Amino acid sequence: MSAISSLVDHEQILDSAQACPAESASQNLHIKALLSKYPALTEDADAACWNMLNQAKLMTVPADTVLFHEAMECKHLMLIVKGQVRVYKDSPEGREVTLYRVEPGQLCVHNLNNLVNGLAYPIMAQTETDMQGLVIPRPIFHKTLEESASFRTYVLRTLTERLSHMVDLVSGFAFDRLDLRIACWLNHEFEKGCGKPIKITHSELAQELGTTREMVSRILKEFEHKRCVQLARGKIHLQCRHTLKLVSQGQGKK
Amino acid sequence: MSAISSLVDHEQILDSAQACPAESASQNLHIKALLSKYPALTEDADAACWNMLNQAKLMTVPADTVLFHEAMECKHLMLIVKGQVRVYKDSPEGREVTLYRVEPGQLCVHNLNNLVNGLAYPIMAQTETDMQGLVIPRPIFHKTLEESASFRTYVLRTLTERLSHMVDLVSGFAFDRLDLRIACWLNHEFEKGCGKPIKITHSELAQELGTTREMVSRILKEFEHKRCVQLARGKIHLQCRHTLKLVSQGQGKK
DNA sequence: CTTGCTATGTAACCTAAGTTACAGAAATTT
DNA sequence: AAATTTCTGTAACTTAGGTTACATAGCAAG
Repeated sequence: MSAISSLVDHEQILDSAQACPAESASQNLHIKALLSKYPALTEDADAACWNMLNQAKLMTVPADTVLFHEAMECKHLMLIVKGQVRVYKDSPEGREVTLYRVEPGQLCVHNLNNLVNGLAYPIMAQTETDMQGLVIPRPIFHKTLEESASFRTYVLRTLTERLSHMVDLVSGFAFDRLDLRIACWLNHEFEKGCGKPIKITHSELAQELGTTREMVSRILKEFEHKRCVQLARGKIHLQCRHTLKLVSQGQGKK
Repeated sequence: MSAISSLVDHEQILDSAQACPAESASQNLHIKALLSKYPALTEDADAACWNMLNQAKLMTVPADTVLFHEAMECKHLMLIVKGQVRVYKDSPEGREVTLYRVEPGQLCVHNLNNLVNGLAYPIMAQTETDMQGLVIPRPIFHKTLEESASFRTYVLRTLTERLSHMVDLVSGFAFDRLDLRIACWLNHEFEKGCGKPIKITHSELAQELGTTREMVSRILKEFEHKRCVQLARGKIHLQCRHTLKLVSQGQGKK
């Protein structure tokens, strides 16, 4: 079991949040700074959208907090300003798969699902780092959806993008061998971090991809033998980008 | 390979469609009849939504027509009136998984993705039966999204529902054994058809679930031995609902 | 009735993935 | 420094799923 602190009640979080009351237009600058990672949202934002953002409350959540879980209803939409949230599904046998990560510039679409359809969905979300987010109460969310074209576009885009991402996940599970999936994941991470070593343990990577620690250890060792990566405790170093790419494309199958 | 007729160009389809020009308010009745399976769309439809529906063209597509495919852009939204469309993903090795089916009352969310984000997504869609649909050109779709609250709600709902469905798919692949997935699928189909025999071949069922014909044959035979079902050429008969349910819940594992 | 096509059955085999069960290394705490 | 916890490595084994390779059955057209 990974380190999980206590489940936090949303209301409590809100009460203890550093409230930013809705105020003048100069407020926009402050909010805009917070949302610097949300160009898709703020760049063409109309008045209704700014109105919503100005009513949002900034809140801080420590790392490893469970934000919502199986069958929990959410009362707010959250725009993440700093930090990241992992959204995952767990199995009765104690395994996990990461569905996606919510980072600054994105919103949790299952949170959305909840707000739009009113039904809770058995899925988990947990902060991986200390997190700051802007909390938008449900009624304001709905009102803004009515009034703001720019917010609507943003929401629709996000939803459809996640959907495409989900299809990729499905097709990975259905068609790709585990070593390919791991190689792709590594590739992607190294790309994102410009080749910086990835900080992750084997069992975390297993939870990421819905498999077991032993499988990950085994396959990573293979990769090390092929000289794509170099392993260290809690870290994976990139050795040869090219070889890794080949492996992730199914070349050099064995 | 299943029977696939030729790929049809959308423009051509439209030209040969039985056009229903936008007209008076009496037209509403006609459209409403066509959309009887879309209560979520028509019940609370506002004027802007009706306006869109009245501009839609009714079109007919024969069975086994490829509606869109890898990297094809779509220029219209389609509301299905009669028949069904299978949306699936295929692998380089020639396997397939069904992602979902679009039936009357629903719309193809990948079609949506395309319309909203403007980018094509590598996915396939094909009519399984003769189909009738209302075609809404892209500009009208966007305009209505702006103007009609009821249409927006409908679109958002559909999207988030599909998303939940995708999570179920992922979690099935990640955690459930093939026999469970088959049992669940059968269960669901029998439920839908009130116990009527399911018309499907083993290799179609394999394409449904992203596996191979031999696996399906093997597992269905097991089920027959357990007396949940009875097999016939191209058909699966329900024998004991209770036993099937047990199997689909992972009871009677072996 | 024969030919041919499609669907199913099945055995033998192979391979990917998961499991069990440790051992030992690296970090962290006491 | 010793003790403890957290990671990693790995071998042996099991099982699920996929593959190959046929055999046979049902159906349909000529």
